[in-house]
Amino acid sequence: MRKGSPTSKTRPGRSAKRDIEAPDQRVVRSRRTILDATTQLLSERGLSGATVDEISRRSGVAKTTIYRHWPTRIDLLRDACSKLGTPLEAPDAGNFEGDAIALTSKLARMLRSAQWTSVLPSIIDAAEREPDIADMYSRLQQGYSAPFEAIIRRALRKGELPANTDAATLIAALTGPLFYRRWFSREPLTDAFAKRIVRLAIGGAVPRGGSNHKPQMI
Amino acid sequence: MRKGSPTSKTRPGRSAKRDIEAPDQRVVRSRRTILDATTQLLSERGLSGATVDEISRRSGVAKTTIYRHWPTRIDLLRDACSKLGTPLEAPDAGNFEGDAIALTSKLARMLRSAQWTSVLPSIIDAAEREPDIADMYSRLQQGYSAPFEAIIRRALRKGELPANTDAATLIAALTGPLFYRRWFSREPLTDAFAKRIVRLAIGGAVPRGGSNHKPQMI
DNA sequence: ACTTTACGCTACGATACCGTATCGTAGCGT
DNA sequence: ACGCTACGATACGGTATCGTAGCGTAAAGT
Repeated sequence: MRKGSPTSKTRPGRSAKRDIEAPDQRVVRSRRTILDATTQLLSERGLSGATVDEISRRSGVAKTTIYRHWPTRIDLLRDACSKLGTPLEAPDAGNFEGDAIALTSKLARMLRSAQWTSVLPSIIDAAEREPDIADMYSRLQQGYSAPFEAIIRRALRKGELPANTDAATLIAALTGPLFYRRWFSREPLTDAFAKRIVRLAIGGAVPRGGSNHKPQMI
Repeated sequence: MRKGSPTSKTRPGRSAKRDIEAPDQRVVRSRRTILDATTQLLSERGLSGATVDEISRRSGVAKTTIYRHWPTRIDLLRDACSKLGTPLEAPDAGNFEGDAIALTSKLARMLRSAQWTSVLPSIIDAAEREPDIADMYSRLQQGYSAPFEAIIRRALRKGELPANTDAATLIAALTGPLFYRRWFSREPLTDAFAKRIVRLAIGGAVPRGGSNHKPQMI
């Protein structure tokens, strides 16, 4: 009952430093295949739908092999989730509005067409109750808010934004409506919408002098 | 195997119109108890955690009785979810900014302290894949965006907003950041934050004349 | 009082899923 | 060529959950 158990307790790829320099091809292939099938299944059915048996079926990798690589289903899912998506790069359009439009458009495109985003509600639901999922998610989220922080910091340096601007609030104003649109209001998430949001957050919809003035186009 | 099955096929409260005028007290008590336990459990554990056995345990109502009232677990959950929360009322502060601040503050308070809101990610996750859950949710969502539509329409009538304002976009700009803050960035959702969002959406953070001007306080 | 209706309880059958045991086989390094 | 390591297949044990059957009992309605 200890470590000598033949099946699951001897984990592959854990013998010498050779495993790092010239890893066993069988191991890397198994891990990659399993992780690919897992992320695909996650996208289709969410966390609760990502079953070890189903992952085994799709990947063609035996269930026992899966458990040789990850001690538990949750560990596999955490691992797969932490590798989700590709980070956004901070654009440089020359001014803040251009940067913001470019970045929110990219985010909008990602939210509406990258399949993996459909697992997010499931993760967020789990994060509501399980702290380690919350940790994993916050690192993920960090990655997607970082470029926004970057363009805001640059705009602050250049004086394009008031010095007392709260970055977190501005990020929420820029990106929040996109997430909202995708999942809460479930309306079409177009580039035009993203642009309108940026204009609203930056410029405002109301003429500066108050009411009853000629409205400015947005 | 037909309708004559003694247990679950004879649904309580379905005999005469007497059931509507003077309903059997046992029936109303059971339904209420079950629904209460269900919503409480939903808040704590989400859709997948709301188990019929656990609902039975908490409510003290026998599992068979539950199935006498709802043909299936999903029907019970849909029913409970569709009754979630209490609608927001549209305020009347005299001007749009006041209305918007009052309403977003109310929404922020709800999102951070009403227990039932913690079931939303779970619902949204299910809505991603199951159309009937999506329908149920959209009716729910409708209820919470309606007062925003009301104050926007009023502001449009009074000329406080440009005539070409897109209500859906403005609603997204006002409420999206709150939802975002609650679930996606997981930062504190204060009234002050709500107020800053309203100021951003309405007034804008950037001085009208462009960059390098004296920033206006927000 | 008598009937109808609703409820409680226990016990099931049927799945689905997790994680492990066991044994045989194939690939990899040396 | 030989041993070590990883993989595949099958079969389990254990648990959770859905939904139903079959009873007896209590509370309404008349």
